Amino acid sequence: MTKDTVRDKIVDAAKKRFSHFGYGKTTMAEIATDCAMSPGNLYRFFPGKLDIAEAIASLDYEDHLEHLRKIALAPNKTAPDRLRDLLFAELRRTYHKLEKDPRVLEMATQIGHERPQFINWMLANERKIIVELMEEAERRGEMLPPGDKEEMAEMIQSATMKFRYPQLWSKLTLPKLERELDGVLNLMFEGLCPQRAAEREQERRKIAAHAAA
Amino acid sequence: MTKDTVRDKIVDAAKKRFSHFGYGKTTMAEIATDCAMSPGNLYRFFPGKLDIAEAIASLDYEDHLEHLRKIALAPNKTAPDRLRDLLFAELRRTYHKLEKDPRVLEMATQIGHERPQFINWMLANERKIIVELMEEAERRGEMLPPGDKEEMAEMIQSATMKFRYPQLWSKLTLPKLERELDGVLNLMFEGLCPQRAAEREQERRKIAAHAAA
DNA sequence: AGATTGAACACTTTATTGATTGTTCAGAAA
DNA sequence: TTTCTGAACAATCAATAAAGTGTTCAATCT
Repeated sequence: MTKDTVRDKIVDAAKKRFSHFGYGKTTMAEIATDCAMSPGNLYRFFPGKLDIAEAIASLDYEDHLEHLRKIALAPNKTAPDRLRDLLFAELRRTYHKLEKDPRVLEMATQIGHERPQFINWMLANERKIIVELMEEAERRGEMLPPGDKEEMAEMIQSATMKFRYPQLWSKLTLPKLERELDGVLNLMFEGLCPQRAAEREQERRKIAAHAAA
Repeated sequence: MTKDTVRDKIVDAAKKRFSHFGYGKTTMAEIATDCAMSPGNLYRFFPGKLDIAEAIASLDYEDHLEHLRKIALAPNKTAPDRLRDLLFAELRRTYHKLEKDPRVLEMATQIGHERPQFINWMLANERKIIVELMEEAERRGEMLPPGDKEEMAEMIQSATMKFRYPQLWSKLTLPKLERELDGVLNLMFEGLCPQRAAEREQERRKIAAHAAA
């Protein structure tokens, strides 16, 4: 049996235990027994228990990333719509994942606390997708604000922090969070830009006048 | 001695103890002794220990609010500049307050955890100031985006959440936080609005052409 | 009467103990 | 040699007891 398949076996056994009994209540000895090996041998494949959890999270996250990438590059949608869909997808995923299963939340907080670099890695990945989204928009000839795309992605993340791990920061329900995210996105797209707002206002009046006539 | 001056005396004694030994290490008996009264008597003036802490925080916060209001209504500044100053002032104040004194942080987290409504009250106050800022801008004839001002203030708060109690959410240094807040504000003012961005781009080229000639 | 006390109570925090468990590594097995 | 084991170790966790504290209220004082 190759080294990678052993790793997979360990990850698989751990995933079952973690999701059934929780991270804290699962012992290395149990994982080892499930794989028909000694506890010591686990350490030839993983530096420690938390690294197994990280591997599990990583695998799950890769799927999520692929999903996000599809949203970011969706055809027949404008860049703002795609960014909207992207951020909403992230909010909903994390909300539901943490909502329905306290054991997932346990693992998430554990990793987030002891491995902040893992969180950074996830954020960096999502930033890359936002950059790809913008580059795709450029390729399609959509109008884009000038400036460094990487930095712009960083700022978008900053402004939407509250919606990334919602239940760690507030106890708002999903509908309220969605309403707020929508509002923040409107701000970013057109909110505090008086010139643009004035144009919209003019347009609105024109439409109103036309309707009255 | 009137009831209010007794309250003040209690708050004063508690403030000294809290800032010197910390909230947790101060007992009601000690505060009572400092005021030359029995522990039980404290409860004729405050419902509980945490309410004394809240009174202290409240007093300090009123000063802060007044400061913010001055910034929000500063003459000779455009609305965007005033909003910028406002949010930067908030970031710097909380950062420094929590940075220099772990005992303040202890009290803050305590109140934040057991009295979420107090936090909401503070947020509502600051929102009111943002609304006042906008109304003042309108009065001065500045161009403003249409829409409900109260809601707009709420969204501005959402987008700048990360900068409100910085060290509870990240371990970024003040300069990094300032840079990020600046970036987020740019986003809100003109960032993801392609039309506006295009205008700026045109302007930039005009200037460049002029410089080349 | 109203204001104040301080002992009593319930609750939380801290200290201590013992059991559990992540991790290591000298040696056995292949 | 390389792979693996499992007893040993150190660190952590759970349970318990002990001490301390926020809060209450019948009794006391003014």
